[in-house]
Amino acid sequence: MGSKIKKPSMKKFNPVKVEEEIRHYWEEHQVFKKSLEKRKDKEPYIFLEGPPTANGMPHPGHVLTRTMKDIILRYQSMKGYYIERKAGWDTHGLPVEIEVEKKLGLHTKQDIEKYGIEKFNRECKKSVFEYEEAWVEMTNRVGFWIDMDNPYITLENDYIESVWWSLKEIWKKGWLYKGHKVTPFCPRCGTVLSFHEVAQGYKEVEDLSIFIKFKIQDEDGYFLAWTTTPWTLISNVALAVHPGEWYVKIKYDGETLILAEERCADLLKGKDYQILDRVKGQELERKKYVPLYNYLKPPKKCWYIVCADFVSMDEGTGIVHIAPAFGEDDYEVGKTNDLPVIQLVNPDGTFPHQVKPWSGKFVKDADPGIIEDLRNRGLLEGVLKYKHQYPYCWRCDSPLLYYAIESWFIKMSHLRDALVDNNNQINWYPGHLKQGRFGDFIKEARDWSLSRKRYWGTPLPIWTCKKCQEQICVGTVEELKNLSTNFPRNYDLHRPFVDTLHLTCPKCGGDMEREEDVIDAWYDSGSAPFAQWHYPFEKEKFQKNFPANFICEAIDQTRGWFYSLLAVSTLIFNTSPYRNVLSLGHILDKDGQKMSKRKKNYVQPDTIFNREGADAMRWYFVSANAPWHPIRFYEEIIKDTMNKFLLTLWNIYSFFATYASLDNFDPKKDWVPMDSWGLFDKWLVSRLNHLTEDIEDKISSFELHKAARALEEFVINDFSNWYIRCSRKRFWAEEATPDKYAGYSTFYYCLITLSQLVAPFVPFISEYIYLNMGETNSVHLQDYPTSNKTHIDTPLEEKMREARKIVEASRSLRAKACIKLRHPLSRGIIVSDIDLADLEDILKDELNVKELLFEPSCDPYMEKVARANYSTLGPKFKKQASIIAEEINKLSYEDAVKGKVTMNGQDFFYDPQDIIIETREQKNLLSTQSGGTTLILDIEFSQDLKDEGFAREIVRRIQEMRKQMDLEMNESISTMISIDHERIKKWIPYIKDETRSGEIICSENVSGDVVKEWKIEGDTITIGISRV
RNA sequence: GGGCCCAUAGCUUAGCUUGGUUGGAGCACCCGGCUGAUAACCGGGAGGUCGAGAGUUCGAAUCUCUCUGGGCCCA
Repeated sequence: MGSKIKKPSMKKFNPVKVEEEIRHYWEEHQVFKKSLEKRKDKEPYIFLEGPPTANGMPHPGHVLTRTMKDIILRYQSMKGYYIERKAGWDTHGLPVEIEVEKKLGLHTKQDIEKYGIEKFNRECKKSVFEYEEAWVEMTNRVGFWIDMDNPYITLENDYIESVWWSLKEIWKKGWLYKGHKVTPFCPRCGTVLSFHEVAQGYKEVEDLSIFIKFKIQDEDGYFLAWTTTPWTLISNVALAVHPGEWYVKIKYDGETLILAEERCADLLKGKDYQILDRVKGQELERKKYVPLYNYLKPPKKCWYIVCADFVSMDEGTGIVHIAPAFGEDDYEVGKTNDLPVIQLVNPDGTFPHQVKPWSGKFVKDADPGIIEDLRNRGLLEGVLKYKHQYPYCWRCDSPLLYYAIESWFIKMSHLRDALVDNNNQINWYPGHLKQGRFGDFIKEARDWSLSRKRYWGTPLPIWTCKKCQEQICVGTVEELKNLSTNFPRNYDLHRPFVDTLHLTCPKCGGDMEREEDVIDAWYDSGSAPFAQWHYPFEKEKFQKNFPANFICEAIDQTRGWFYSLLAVSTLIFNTSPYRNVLSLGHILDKDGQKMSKRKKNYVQPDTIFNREGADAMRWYFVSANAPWHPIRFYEEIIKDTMNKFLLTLWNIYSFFATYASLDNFDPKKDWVPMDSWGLFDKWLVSRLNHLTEDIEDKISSFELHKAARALEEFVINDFSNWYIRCSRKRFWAEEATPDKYAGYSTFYYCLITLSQLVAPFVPFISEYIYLNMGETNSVHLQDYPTSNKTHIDTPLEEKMREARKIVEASRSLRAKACIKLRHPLSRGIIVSDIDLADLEDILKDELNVKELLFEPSCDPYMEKVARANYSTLGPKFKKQASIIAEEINKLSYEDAVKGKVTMNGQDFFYDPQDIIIETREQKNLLSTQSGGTTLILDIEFSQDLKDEGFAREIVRRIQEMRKQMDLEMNESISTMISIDHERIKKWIPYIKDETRSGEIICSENVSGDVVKEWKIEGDTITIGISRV
């Protein structure tokens, strides 16, 4: 059975229609499914989808991520790998809760509990899928092939069970523990805030910072400390110094003070003080001081000097006041030194009754009073205004306080080496992240604060016995069933269900109660490698799909998902869960600013899909910039992309399809074998194979932009602007010449290959072209082309490059001499290091010359001329110099070198240096030189040449009129021209042939379907053409 | 405030690893040409303080430092 090249179904390229047709085709023919089946037994390329949260509309950034993933996956799939593309949804977490709170008008946790956790969580679940449809739609429109019918969903029982299993593994290793975390807390809302929320609320404010004197116990003198939060002094338990820095004891203003030497030099610059002693910070350790306040009897030993590396010499005194309840560093120091946690602040941010002077007062408002008190007691050394960033509640704008709050942790800090080792197995794109931002981060990994005092999340599966305090971590549903007395048939492993179970303590038989927390949603998504397959309850899928070859998300996931994945896999399997990670840049607006709805600089992906199309958007994303660089996005630039690349690609196809379908070219039956192809054909094939090689190289290092640019260069420059331009005439031939069919074969081969090459990048237009080339199977089911080295002919490519340069040079020469390209010249001469004889025909044609000579030297075409040298003639001949110079300039070269001019019978003699000798083309020649090649054009016109040029002017006008009439290419016309028959007599057959004119009548009275008056070379000529 | 990344023509960018003639392209603009594939193409023109400053060097877009602006992450 033969195949047929189909003519384009639309005259103009309509991307939206093309994409609609192709989406329909894919669906109808189940192409995605087939693409999976086809590779089923092949080596896998494991992809892990970073689950998006479906509780908001997709924005351009998501389109970018999906595009990049799709390009890689389509490419690897065409390369022969089997890729299971399981979609995923991230469904837990605070953002979901906040969204629902807004919707229900709930403001505090108390509101939620009043509303009912069950109802609230039901709303959360609903909310998560509210935008699913929009996401599915966007995913389809952008052409991302992913299995959204069988996604993993983090809220499903199976998923949660896998997560629980992994937590129990960690528990069994003893790495899950309860501790304190110093957490930003909004005293007004009565809730802790996530880092994400805190980050939104930083403001630059001016606070008072104070220098305080702590009396050294049993010794004369004071430790001088500095703080920006006087209210925390009430809960002070220690002072910290840097162990390695120098501290000085000084006499200043009649008092003995101890502070860091470096800080002292800075603070007391120009002041009068005396240094009494100098010691390393370490030596001060354990020295006791008298507390400023003692409203509470501390349960442990405190009020002494401790050492800490974080003590900075950039500000303050080098002695830092420590209140473990209110600072993360403070808390860590407290832990290391076994200090008590004194927490003299109520949850609402006021001082408790013990703190008599300020009882009931909001702590920050008490600052002036505390300062005043210290001043009265002579313990204040100074007050400074201090500008710094301080966090405020994004909801209610109250200043946040840091509280030590009970929390469950996973020990990560002792796994730092393992994290680093496992990171070394990963290829990062871009590479700097590996040892840079990410490497730095894991080197100093902190314990993972796992618990959240919230409602919508995977419940922490830890139960505590009310009677004997025994704690158990539940790892399976089965286990839970066995432990509980009231486990129902249907269940949902969320709150409040898990809280209502009655568990019996396996040790003492007492009642057990679940730790109230849910876990960090990052842990959910970090568990995706195994939880998506319900491992270890089902083993096979996971074992076949771990670790992933490839993951890809935006750069903000570096410390997000990229980290949580590595962390969880290091904890559970001690290996890296992915081998290659592509981190993408963000989308910015036209001015390089972040896109946000608030700024209204946000382009809806749908707008583009409905105008320029997904291919244009994809191509822009991939070709504009390296994937890891930020990329600007606005409609005009997508439009440019469409015009430049997609339209050209379309026109290549459209040109071929128009002619090939006219001739009923059948690539199976009419195929001309490659060895019989022409030089041009071989050149294009060579370029194509070079390109194929290049693409593979660039994609392997994720330099997708370079692969795309190489494709663009080939399509626009090589294929369209050169091959087609130079080959047009071959296809105009009416009869079925072998040359024409060689051309068709080349065209067919290259276009088929090209549509395969671009398929991963622009899946719609490539599919459209491929199918219209007579293929019956999707382009996405094909193998990706591989480069055939025997088809690469580098010398030929070099020749062609030179030829193109010559053609460009000739056009430049003609433009300078005002000779139209249409007008033939008698001869061109080429002097070149490269043998271009092979390309004579095309050069003759493009140069539009009757004769083309290849010469070894320019000399026969050049002449020497002598010019007067005014600067030496001037002094010699003074006033007469300019006349003499003029006379010299008139002389031929031969005469000029004789050194004599005669004027009015008088001889004037001059020296050789008085003339400047130059080389130039002989009369009627133009030349230009570049590299090792010189082009010379003979611009002398004979009458014959003029007539031919004129005939071509006529042809050109008739063609334009044909176009105007929208005639089919092979439609015949009859033509009338108001011209003397004699003038074009010789060229009538030519004009007839070129314009498909059955007859040409020369007459004064011109008529026709279209009649038009033209100005040609100063003559007014009327032309009329009619359909026959 | 800290860490990382980025900055080249109005726009999109090459060149930076390894310093070396006058920093290349494309889009848009102006002039001219070509055209029965093209919304295209070709020739010419205009358009650059290579973000700013300092340093290293005979020589810096390229190497170093500081600053400015943008982005991401963290506080």
